[in-house]
Amino acid sequence: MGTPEFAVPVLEALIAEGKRPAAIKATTEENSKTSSEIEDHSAIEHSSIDHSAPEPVQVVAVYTQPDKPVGRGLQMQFSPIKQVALKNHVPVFTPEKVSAPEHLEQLKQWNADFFVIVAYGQILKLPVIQTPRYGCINIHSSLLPRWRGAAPIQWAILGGDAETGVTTMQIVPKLDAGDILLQAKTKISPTETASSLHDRLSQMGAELILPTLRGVLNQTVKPQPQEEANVTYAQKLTKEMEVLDWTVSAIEIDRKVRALNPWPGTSFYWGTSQPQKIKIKSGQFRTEQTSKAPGSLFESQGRLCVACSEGIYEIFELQEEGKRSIKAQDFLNGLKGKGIKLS
RNA sequence: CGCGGGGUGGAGCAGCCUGGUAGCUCGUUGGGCUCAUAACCCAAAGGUCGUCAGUUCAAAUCUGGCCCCCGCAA
Repeated sequence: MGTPEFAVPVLEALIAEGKRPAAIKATTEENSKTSSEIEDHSAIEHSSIDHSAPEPVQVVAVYTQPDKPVGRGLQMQFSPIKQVALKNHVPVFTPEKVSAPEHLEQLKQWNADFFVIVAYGQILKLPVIQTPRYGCINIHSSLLPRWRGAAPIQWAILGGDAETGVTTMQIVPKLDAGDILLQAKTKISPTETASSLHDRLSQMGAELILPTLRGVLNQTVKPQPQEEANVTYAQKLTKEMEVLDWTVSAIEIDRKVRALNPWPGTSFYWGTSQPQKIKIKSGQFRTEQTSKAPGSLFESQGRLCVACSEGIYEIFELQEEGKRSIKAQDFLNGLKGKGIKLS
């Protein structure tokens, strides 16, 4: 996913844990994905196994995607994970392909107990997966086996799921197919957006990582194979999905607006001579019916509405290209000012 | 030097090309109508037209610099 921000809470949680006074010889390495892959090297020497107190955790290194030009002006920018790592003085590595043979030796040198991978943006090959003593742990933002793949948060909303969550699992060569370690659930509210859900799941993932690592070490967490029969895939989102097709129900439109927020967003073209793209920032579906053709923009009691094949969709906030986001009421005022009437 | 749109009373916009009275839809305030109202009618207040400089008899409008906001793209 393009949101390395997702991995930040996890890295911060691991680093914070490492600062607790207890520890001594541990090393954790974190490795992030475009962000983060975290290798947790909580060094347990065999002798210390019996200590009931949590083993120290130390992040020994962070791997993240190479710096890329971003934003207006295409300025080079560090990934969020790299910024956090630098701030905490953790060594950062940004290989183009971490699975390339030349990096393997270095990965082994960390002598890590775990590699923790969170939305790294690179697929790990077997030799890398086998490097850490206790394996590679991944945090996936859905309740596996549902929504394996690149955009699980968005697809949970698109699919109309009542709940979703985060899953920690062991990494295997096949994408998101490893054994499940721990899961945490959360409900998806009717007004949930991918943005709000992303932030919540990110936090939940951070809370789940330490119990997972300790559980594996203590063998109190047993890996559970995924039920293949229930597997679904969350296809990567594309910007082509942004343009709305109004010949579906208002409920589906509503899900799409919430799921594709903030990226790629949802929009439609409107205007007589020169149609311009209008992005819908928020709205809500209404069950009332209308005889207007799907896609018709109209005003009803001061509300900005669009007819769908079933029901109507009311727009609360929208944004025209090159302009800032405005409320539907302001948009209507502007139209009246220009003498434009909506049928 | 990646491409592009924009900054006009409190909000959203028009006006700019073809310089010459500050406009529209709302909001606000006061009054009227009404059993009543977010509805309707009347009236009023409120703007250094982002900023600095230039051209001009005259600049929101033309020219150049700067600041800020946003879309694309990543």
